[in-house]
Amino acid sequence: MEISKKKNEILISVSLCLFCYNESEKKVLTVRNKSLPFKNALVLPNKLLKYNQSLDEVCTEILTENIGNQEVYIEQLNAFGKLYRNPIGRVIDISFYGLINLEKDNVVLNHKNDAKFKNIESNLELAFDHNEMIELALKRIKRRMKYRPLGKNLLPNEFTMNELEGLYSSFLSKKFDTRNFRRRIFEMDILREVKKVQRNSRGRKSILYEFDPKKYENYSNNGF
Amino acid sequence: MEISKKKNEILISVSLCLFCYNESEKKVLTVRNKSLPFKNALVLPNKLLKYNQSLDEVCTEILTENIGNQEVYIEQLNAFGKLYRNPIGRVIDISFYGLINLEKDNVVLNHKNDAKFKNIESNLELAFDHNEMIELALKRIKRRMKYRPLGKNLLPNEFTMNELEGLYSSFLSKKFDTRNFRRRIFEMDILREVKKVQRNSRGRKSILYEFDPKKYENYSNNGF
DNA sequence: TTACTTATTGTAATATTTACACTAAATTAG
DNA sequence: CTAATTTAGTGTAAATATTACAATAAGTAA
Repeated sequence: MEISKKKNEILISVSLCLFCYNESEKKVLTVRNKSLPFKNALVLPNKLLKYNQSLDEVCTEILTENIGNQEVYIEQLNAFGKLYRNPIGRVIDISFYGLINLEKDNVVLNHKNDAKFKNIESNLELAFDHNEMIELALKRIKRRMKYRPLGKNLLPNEFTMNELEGLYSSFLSKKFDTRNFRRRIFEMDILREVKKVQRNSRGRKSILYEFDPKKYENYSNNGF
Repeated sequence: MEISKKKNEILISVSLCLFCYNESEKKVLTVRNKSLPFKNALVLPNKLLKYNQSLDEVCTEILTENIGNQEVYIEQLNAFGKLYRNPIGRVIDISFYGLINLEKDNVVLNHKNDAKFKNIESNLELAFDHNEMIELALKRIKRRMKYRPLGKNLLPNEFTMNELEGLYSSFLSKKFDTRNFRRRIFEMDILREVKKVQRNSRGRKSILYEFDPKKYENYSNNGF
């Protein structure tokens, strides 16, 4: 991020909290910051907004640049505008969050930016106010999950009920009763059995499900 | 709002959806736009952000300028950044919403700006994307009401149960069953009887309540 | 004192949420 | 090949929350 030398020009940056759920852990995309301030610090991927660019377009750029795919579910999070959040100039950040699945979405991490998905629990320390952003994004997701379905963007196309439960459990930081969880999901009627079964190294085979796109969409737009 | 002549400078404006609840109606503060574009059109109060100004500070300015009081409950709403939302220059708007009570908060409307609270239902037509802002703000408030208490900012310090029900009814666009409504409110235990009774021209006297500040605060921060 | 207005109150039916533990189906080690 | 182990899958009863519903209390005005 290059801070303009024009005096008294407020700049706008866009930052992205991109989450995935992988190996039963929730992770967020971080990159190595390439310019001042906080050069080389760990940060959320971000870019300055250009004059002729919409907010969505910057998001697309950020995505393309860091994971090689721009077709990602994102939502606006918040504007962060504290006076000295960027110590060498006035930069208002408009943050977004996104949800992604590493395989389904063909993620190719940009090694030049040191782009990596990092476990969120593991005392992640980011520069700027980027920790705040993650915290707020997780809160939002948590709240959203209570009245809209979640999973389509984070899980592979086909998944087991246990995987879905694990995802909910992880993002809501709460253990579910398996039977009650399944009942609730089934009652929504958003899953279709893919009929095939899968094995998980050993133990009983599990049923693979996929989301019914129309029903999922409907709940996603209108809530439960 | 003066659009800078410096080419390619993105400007930031802050707009405020300030709501009140008066005469059993929800209303929003509008002003007459003083500069291009949309000169003289009806708009939400708004200002350009200055280099050394925090977002909160612009909000304070907007409030002071239009209602003569800055001590108002506000929340950030959204960043509106469509390319041509302002036809004569690139302006990103960071919008806020606020809730106020006309008497309690000593509102003095600035006549120079033609500041007025207008009924929301009455086909209000605002310039820019300001109608969108109001719509989004009302949606947010509606959602928030479901897990946080509402009323302290909109009602006078002392109010009847009917007034509280009317407020909820108005903002949630839904009639309540009086008995169920009262039960739910009492179960939260956020009201204190002010003991005094009031008359409403005729009919039985009603009990005046006030919010228990600590309990209200607690629910307001942590939800039900 | 009667007619009218407004505020207040309780109970039963229904729906939702929670708590709780065993059986089924597969693998692996002896 | 059989017993032990692992993982997936399933039902019911109790508790709680939500909804539906109408009469009484307390005041005013004629």
